[in-house]
Amino acid sequence: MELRDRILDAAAKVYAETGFRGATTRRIAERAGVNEITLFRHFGSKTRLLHEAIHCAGISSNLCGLPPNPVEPRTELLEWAAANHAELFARRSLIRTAMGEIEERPDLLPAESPTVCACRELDQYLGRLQQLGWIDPNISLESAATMFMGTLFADAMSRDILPILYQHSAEQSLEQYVQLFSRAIGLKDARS
Amino acid sequence: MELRDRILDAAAKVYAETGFRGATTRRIAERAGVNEITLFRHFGSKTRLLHEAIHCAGISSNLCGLPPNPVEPRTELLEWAAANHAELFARRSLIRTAMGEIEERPDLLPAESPTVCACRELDQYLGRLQQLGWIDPNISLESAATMFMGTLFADAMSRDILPILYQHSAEQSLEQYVQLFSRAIGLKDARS
DNA sequence: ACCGGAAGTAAGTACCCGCTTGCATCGTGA
DNA sequence: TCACGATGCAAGCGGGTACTTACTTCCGGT
Repeated sequence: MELRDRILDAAAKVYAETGFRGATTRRIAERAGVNEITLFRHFGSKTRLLHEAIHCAGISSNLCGLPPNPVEPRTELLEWAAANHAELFARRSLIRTAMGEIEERPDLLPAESPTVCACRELDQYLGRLQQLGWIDPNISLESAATMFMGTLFADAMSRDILPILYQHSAEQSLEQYVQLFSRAIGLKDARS
Repeated sequence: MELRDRILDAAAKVYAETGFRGATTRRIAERAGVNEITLFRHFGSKTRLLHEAIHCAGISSNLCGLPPNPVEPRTELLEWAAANHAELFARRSLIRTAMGEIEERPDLLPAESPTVCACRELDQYLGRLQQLGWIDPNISLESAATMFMGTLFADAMSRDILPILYQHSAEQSLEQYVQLFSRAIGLKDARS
C-alpha cells in the first residue's frame, strides 16, 4: 500500500472513531506509522487531509444495481437491499460520526451521497414496476422508496448499538422487510 | 429559570452542536451566561456535567401512547407516528451527535432510550391487532415494528440534511408511511 | 561518486483545554 | 449589623493542538 493511501486510510479510521476534533494529526500519523510532519507535507493541513480521506472512504464499491427490466421483483429487491445494507453497515462508524457533525461541518459529506443515489434508483425501479402494472398504481413512489431506504438505513445504523431491537439476524430481517414492503406496494407476484 | 437548570440546558445545547470534545467548559459557561468556575462548583467536572445534561435532555415529554383497546388503527397509528416523529425531530441534533460518539462514549446515552420503548409499544399494539384478527396472523411483529420505527427514525434524522429525499412535508410523508404500513401488515379497516 | 527528492528528527510557537487557587462582591437570614 | 453562602473575577498550571523551521538521513538514478 502506498504511503499516501496508508495515510488516507488511517485518517478515515481515526475520524470514524473520534470525530474531527478527536482525529488529531498525531493520532493519524501514529496509526499510519508515519511521521506527523509527513501529513502536512502531503496534504498541507489537517482539514484538507480529512476532506480527502472522507471523500475517498465514501466512494462506494460496485453495488449490484436494480435491473432495468424487472423479472423477479422480490428476489431483485432482496439482493439489492442486502447489498445496500451491507454497504451501510460496513461504513456505519464513519456515517454516524459524519452525521453527528454535519451541522458543524456540512462540507465534509459529499452532496451526492450513496444513500441518495440508492433511493433514487429504487424510486425509478418502482416506477418501472408501476408501468408494468405489477404494483399498485396509486401509491406514492417517493414515499415508498424513502420508507424502504429509511428502514435499511436505520437497521444498519442501529443494529450494533441497540441489540434489543435487532434480535433477528440481518438476513432474516431483510427478508421480512422485503416481504412487508412487497405487500405495502401491492406487488403481484407468483410467489406471494 | 434556575441557574442550575440554565447550565444544564446550555450544556445540552452546546453538546448537541459540537459534541463532547467541542463542548468546552468555557463555551458552556458563556452560553449559560455564567462564570466558568460555577460549572465546576456545581458539577465537579465537565464529564459529570455533560452526563447529567444529556440525561435530563433525554427525558421524553409525555407522549400520547397507543391505546390498549384499538378502535381505529389507522388513525391511532398516524397520531402515534406523528407524536414520535415530532419528538425525534425536535431532538435530532442531540441524537445525531450522541449516536456519532456512542462507540467512544457509550455511557452518555441511556440504556432505555425512548426509541426502544416506542418500538416495544408498537410491537405490543400490533400484537393486540393480531389477536383481534385485524391484521395478517403470519407476519413477524418485531420486524414490522422495527421497520416502521426505522422509517420514522430515518425520516426525523435525515429530513433536514437530505432535503432532496424529503420534498413532501412531514405530515404528508407520515400519512403515506402509515398507509403503506397498514397495507404491509394486512390491516383490515373500513377505510382502506 | 554524486545529486535530488522524499522521509525522519528535534525543537519551538501560539493557542486552547480542564481545572485550581485566591480574593472580591453581593444578597439574605439571623 | 454581621456572618455566611453563593457567585464573579483574574491569573495561572500542566498538558494537548495545529503547524513551522531547520537540519539530518536514506535511497534511487545518472
